[in-house]
Amino acid sequence: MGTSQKEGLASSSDAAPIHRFYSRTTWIEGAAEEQLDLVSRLAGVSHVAAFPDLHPGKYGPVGSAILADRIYPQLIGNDIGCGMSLFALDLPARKLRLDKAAQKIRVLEEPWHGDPGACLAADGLPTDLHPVALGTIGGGNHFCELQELGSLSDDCLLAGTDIRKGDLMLLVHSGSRSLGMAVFGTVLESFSGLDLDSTVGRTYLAAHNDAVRWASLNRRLIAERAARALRSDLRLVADAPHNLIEEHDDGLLHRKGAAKADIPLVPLAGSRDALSYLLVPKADRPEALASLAHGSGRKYDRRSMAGRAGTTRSDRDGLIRTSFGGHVICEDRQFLIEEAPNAYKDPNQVLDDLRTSDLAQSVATLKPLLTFKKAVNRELAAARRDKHGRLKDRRAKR
DNA sequence: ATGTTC
Repeated sequence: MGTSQKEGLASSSDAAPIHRFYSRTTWIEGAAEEQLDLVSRLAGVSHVAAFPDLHPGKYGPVGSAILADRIYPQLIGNDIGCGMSLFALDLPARKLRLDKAAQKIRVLEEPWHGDPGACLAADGLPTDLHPVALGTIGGGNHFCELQELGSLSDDCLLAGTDIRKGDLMLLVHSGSRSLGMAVFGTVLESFSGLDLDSTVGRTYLAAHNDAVRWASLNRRLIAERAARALRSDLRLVADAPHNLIEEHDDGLLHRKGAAKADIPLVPLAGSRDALSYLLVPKADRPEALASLAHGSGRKYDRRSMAGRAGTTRSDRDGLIRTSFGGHVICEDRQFLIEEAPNAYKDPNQVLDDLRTSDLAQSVATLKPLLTFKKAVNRELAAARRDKHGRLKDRRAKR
């Protein structure tokens, strides 16, 4: 927990109710519970929902939804609009050559060469809104994953959709890149919250809303780039942001790593070596604040992963393969280790908690075939070579 | 999370 939050956040004596949608045996870090208690005491907070993927964040617990009478930008942080978008490909799994697809999807390592102005305008955004990063995935836990849809025992729910067992899907996890960071940078010290009726509050929320739409467009462009490389059409199945503020009748709803669930279908991402799930949220659970878990949730923070994954050569080699016979494309070894599957909780426990809490039904499994995370930035690599006359060896720094 | 960490 940052000291800045303890010092800077206004707190009231009476805490808002916290609804926890996980069992007593679910693994939740103590620091996350402390953050949950802290946000429940923030001035103007009326309700908090906590999901089984809960884990500590920089300013607040990731995996929570918070209803307040004012705007708390630091609860959302820099990746405004980050989320998961799921697309169905018009390409049957039986026609897929995984090794060839792995080469084709590398188109995502290049900058996007489309027409940003036209895409931004078509989505009602200013044509000059941060075009430079559009169509790119970014780093950290962001990815573009090719998956095969599998059915569950209850086929009735799938029958209500236009997706079927064996369909190839693209799940894109990305956000607003450096745009959201710039927007957050304008209100960094707003620890006591912003009034919606103030100029700074309105200005922030307008810029935030643009970043949310920019992030959604970004995920679609990433999927379109991948689909084009695979010579396939695609259609949107779900667009589920999990890091944003929404104006609701009863207040400002902050989702911090909690998926927007007032939509028909919500993807629940597993780690790259676990199944993801497609969920149908239950509509009649107001205490869940129209939200759901957004994934497995981290078990270990990034810094502590150095000794937990990639310590031996065979372990490192294993990081680019999955137990489903799939591949991981990520040339940044740091990311491979920080985002190793064992950095995450068991998505099946998260799913169990959501079902036990009666928040959602699962309608399909999503098996990872190809996970594109990040390729080496060639320009940056070249710059480093020029400066040092050789490639930096990260190991030498330790 | 981030044209990051010279």
